[in-house]
Amino acid sequence: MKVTKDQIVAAARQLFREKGYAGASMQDLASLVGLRKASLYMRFPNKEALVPEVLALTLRETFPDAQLMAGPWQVAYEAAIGGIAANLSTGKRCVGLHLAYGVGDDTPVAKEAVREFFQSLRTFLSDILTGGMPREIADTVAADALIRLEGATLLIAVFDDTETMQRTARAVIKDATEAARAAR
Amino acid sequence: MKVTKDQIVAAARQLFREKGYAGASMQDLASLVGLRKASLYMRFPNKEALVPEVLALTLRETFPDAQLMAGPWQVAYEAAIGGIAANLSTGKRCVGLHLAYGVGDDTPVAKEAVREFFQSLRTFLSDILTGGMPREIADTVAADALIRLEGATLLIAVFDDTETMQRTARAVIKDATEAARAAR
DNA sequence: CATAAATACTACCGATCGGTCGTTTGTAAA
DNA sequence: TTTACAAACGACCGATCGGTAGTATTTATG
Repeated sequence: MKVTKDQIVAAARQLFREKGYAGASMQDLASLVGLRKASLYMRFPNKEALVPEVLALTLRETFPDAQLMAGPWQVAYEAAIGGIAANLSTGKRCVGLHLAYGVGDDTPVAKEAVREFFQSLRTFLSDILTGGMPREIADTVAADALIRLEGATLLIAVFDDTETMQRTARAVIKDATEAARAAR
Repeated sequence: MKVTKDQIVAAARQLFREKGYAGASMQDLASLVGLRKASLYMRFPNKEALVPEVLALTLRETFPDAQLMAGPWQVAYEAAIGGIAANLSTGKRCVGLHLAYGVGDDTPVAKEAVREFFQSLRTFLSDILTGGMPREIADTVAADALIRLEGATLLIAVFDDTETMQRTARAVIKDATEAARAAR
């Protein structure tokens, strides 16, 4: 087993990120990992099965240690936002967003995986924020942070503008501290 | 000529919005407008040529009258943001964002059209904001507004959450007024 | 080294992709 | 009614799509 499953999933993520679900072909993936197309079906029953794996890997990488939530919420939140922003900046796009836009009702497994992915992101951020504000406010602050970071990938994709992502990361952190102060 | 060019472009926009550039086929488009695939090539030289037309139509629809910029900038800005938010809410997704993520270097005409589309949106918003703040600040406020509205489409696509879009529209308008007050 | 199980391979399937061909049809001017 | 032109058509092209069948090759185990 020269090529590991994680290598294939990581390559699939790159393709989904750059070309979307429909635009990325199994042949592309095979070439990228140095295998033949048929060999991919040893590890994955079909193309759609790649999506949950890709998103699970991304989630795992984005939050390397959930231990961070032990400390003060401000530190945890700053680390979480920074992690997401860094991930989006290095990848230049968000796989989740590309898949969210790209998968339809004909791929229900993929669609559900996308839901779970963003639901996880939301609740992860919201859980941190509850350390400094009531749940209801935390939910909206988390959602706002998420969509701003995701939206910032647009300017990276179109104008190669990475500055806005950094500014956005700082802005959402500031918003959180202000929301906490207002809720106190 | 029973089917007008604008009808085809509008149908193409719907397909690009829902399925992306790679996911939307000329056969889909033909079926949607009630023509045969070959007939589409009477009006458009190839698939890529649809992209500039789609984005131009969207831009035209988003800002029906540039006359709005004549009045006070707050009114114009609120109308502009409201127009964008309404457009994104009814379409459930942003064609521009889907295309920005979807088109690659193999379709340079489409890629350039996407650039121009978002550049137009940016400068349009920024131009309005210069009525109440210096250009430099207006640019960042406009960019921030744009990415927040675009990012809000994610929650519509994934969770069918239209509430966040409305909240975001109000938030970016408030941000603009505060930026103007701070710059005064 | 022999053997059995993974793993990767070649070759192929029907379907669909973007796009082109020559032909038929609708329509408006003469 | 004839003529002429654009619009729509059916049929087809090579390429690629996701996926499968059967075979060769590697790898771990005895």
